[in-house]
Amino acid sequence: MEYNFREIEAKWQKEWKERGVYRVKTDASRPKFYVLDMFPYPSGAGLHVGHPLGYIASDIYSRYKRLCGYNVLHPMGYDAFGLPAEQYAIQTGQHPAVTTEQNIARYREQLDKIGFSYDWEREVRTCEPEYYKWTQWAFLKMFAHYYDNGTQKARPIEELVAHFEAHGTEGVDAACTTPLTFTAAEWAAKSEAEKEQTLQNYRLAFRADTMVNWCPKLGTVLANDEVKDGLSVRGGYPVEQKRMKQWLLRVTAYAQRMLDGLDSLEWSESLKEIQRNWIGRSEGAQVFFDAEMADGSTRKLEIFTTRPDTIFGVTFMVVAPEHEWLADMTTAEQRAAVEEYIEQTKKRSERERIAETKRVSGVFTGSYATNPFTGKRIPIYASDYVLAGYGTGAIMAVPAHDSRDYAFARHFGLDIVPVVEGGNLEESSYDAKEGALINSDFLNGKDVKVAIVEMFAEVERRGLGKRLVNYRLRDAIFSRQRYWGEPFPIRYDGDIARPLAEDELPLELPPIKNFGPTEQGEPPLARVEGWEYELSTMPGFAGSSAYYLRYMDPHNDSALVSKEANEYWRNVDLYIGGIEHATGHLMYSRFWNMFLYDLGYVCESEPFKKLVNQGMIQGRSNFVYRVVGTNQFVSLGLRDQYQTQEIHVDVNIVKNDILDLDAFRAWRPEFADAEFILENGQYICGWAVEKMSKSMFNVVNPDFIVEQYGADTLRMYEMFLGPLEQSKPWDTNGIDGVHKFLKRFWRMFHTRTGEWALSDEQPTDKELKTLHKTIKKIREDIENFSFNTSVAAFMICANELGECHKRAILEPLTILIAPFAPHIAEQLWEMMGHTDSVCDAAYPVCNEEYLVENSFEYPIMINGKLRCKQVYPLSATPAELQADVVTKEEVQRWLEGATPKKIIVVPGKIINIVK
RNA sequence: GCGGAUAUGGUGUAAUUGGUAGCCACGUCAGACUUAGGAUCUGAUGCCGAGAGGCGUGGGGGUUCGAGUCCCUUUAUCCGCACCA
Repeated sequence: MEYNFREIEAKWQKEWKERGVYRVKTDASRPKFYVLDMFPYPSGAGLHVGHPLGYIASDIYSRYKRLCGYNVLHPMGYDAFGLPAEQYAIQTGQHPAVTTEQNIARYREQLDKIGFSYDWEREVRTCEPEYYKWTQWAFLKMFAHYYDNGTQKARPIEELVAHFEAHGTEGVDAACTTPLTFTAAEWAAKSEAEKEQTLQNYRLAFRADTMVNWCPKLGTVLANDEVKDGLSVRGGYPVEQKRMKQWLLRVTAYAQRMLDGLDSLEWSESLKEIQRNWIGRSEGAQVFFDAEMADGSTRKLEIFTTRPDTIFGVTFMVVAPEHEWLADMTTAEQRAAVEEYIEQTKKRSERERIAETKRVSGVFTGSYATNPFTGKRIPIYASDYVLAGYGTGAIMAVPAHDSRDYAFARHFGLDIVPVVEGGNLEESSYDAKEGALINSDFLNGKDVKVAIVEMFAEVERRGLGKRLVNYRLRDAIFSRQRYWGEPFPIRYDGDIARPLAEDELPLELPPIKNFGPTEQGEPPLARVEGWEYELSTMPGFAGSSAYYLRYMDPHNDSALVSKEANEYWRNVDLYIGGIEHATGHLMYSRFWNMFLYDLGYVCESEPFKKLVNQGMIQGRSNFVYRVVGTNQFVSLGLRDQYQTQEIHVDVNIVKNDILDLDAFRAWRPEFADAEFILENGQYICGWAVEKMSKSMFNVVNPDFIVEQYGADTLRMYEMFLGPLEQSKPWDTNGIDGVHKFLKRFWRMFHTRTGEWALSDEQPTDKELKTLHKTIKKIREDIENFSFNTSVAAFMICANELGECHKRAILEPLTILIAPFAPHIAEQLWEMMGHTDSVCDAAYPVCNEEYLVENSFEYPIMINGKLRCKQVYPLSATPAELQADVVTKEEVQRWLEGATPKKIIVVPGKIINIVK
């Protein structure tokens, strides 16, 4: 019988579904293992061959773990709220729910063809009310809690209220937007609205008037991770800074815990580094400088610095153009200039500002501050090189030791006073954190590192400020002026936000017909008659922040996840997905999970123990070369002889870079009468690596590969392509090799004439050695996620075994290959007479006995060069062991000792004995 | 500018972690079988050289009996952060 993959795969996909082979239940008798893929956003384009890469890897791993005796949770679902469906709706009037449903159906169909072992009964969709009820629920919990810095934990807001009632802000150490001070009496005197306003300063989900990233084209605000280089990540539209009242999540409260937690995670160093960078912890000091205002009064201007040791070198100060006190600091003479500067910086988009970072600009306010250590009067400038959003929006400038301050001082002719020895101040500042202090009174002669520590103490002693840790991380803007997202369970009483009660959830998204913003620029929900709730909806990351918890207990309507389910499945053991979520989803879900952990709803503080980032699959485009002005196409090798135009050609009508001429003529009407200039009777196409996209005609659909070669071939080939974590272009050339292997594997169970042939004959030592070597290798490779070498190991194994029809070899081999090629394995398993699924077999274990060598390989060094690695029997005499390279006595000695595995010798001496 | 990663045949890659570089495939070449096929099988295939031999892991230097692997330096590519005080 031929290897009929179409029949086999259809049969088993149906069988698995009917038998419910992949259904998972909590089972205290077995250890759990949770393998998760980042669930997809079901886009209209469907899956291309790059999407399943990570899914295949996780499927192999979960099947492997299951065969090893674990109870494996391996679910899948859809991140179904999102911008593309909504934009499509605005253009076509098609309701996002409808297109999303269609896209999901298409995704499911594609996924099913690849033979994944998902437990589909646990599927979640973020856009369904039963699911987003729990997104809203978590939001309400965040609204009802604040973060206590002392205990590093979220606490009910009522406790804070009680504290305010008794003691005011005295003794409060809570994460907040701006530090407040009031007494119990002052609290009591506040109106209800004022009290609520005050509490918003502490709630973990809160409303605030802040600078936000506003994208006019998308008509919505965006979080920091949704903006890159001043453009929206989705769509690439310009983003501007705007002051708006928005919902935010106080993720900054968890900055330190998120930073510390990284150490305990098995994530790649580069990914951890991206998160550390994003959190951006820096240790420094808060210092207050006396600053004169234009009206003659003096205020304490607060700055943040990581280099307090350089205070003696401070010769001016700079505030951001958005600084609160700028107007008060501006003197009458400077008013016009300052206002013009503010106007000028406002006009520049974020993008221009980034592009012009090298250009120095700024303006003198007319006011002065006093350097608390030198006592000198120093001018205060405003410049947009100081960011309003970081630190306090004001800096002390040390031109001698900060390159930006240096450029600024040079431009405006300000003093440059060196306080650390080193560098050449004629050319540039000396920024290094090493050297001896000079011009710095009591710090003179001390090293920078020592001086920093002493200065901290001195600043605190003089009451000028204190040590402080600053984070780059910003609170996450949580509202979007869009329709297709979770509604906020909030109604308004005047300006007071009133949370819905838990039993009012879910607050369902009402159906609408027009998805654009209203004429007044309000979000689409403003069109809904009688909608008394918040008009914005939640952002994409809301629904994806806790989905891994929901899979544990997906149909529970009384809790996000039951305690029992959570305590059994705990957290994700292996998470596979793209690196693009490093600062978005992977930050938010850690925050979300830590919050739920504080409240006792989940038992692990980190959601994802081990994380593997699969590489991106790029496209491999093919080109044809049209001779200019004709409809003649010249093959790659001959195109230099003509003037040609390069044209993308659909990669699906090209095989191994050879163009299918008839398919090309049929591809588009203008090529119907194309003529070809061939080389060796073939038309060879050019190629290039580009992004996989429709416009490049390089999208390869997995369905197409499955149809031609089968799912098992696709699975193994995707793994064979190269290391999982590496980005690589998809190249269908080469898939034949894997397909051939599977056909060969099939033939190992059959005679040459195609009869089923399985013998009970005893395997030879050599065959056993091959088998156990392969078992060992495959197990190691799977554990190391080195799936490309494991596919190679199967091929080597097949090459070595040749026509081996022995059950004792082939049966374990079938289980061994089952995670990679489950359909063929299942079919052969059945043909071998088993009635159970190969998914429930026990994964073979390597018996090292079969690997023990009865001879050893001795690398021998001759004349300083490793010449050969010969195999000698253990019984070899020293004379036989090339006595000329080592002394006979030495050889004798190591043969008498413990049996060596490897002996490395150079003329006259043994340099290493591996035992 | 700072941080991280990568660099090996015509191509994708491998290398017991410091021990014969190029496993396994693709491609190419040759052959077998075949009423010719994009099927199957066998062999060859890093480069130079007729050969013996020489040269080879981006470049240069170093440590070592021995380096793709370790150290220094340099180049290129990719990624992350970026007036972060």
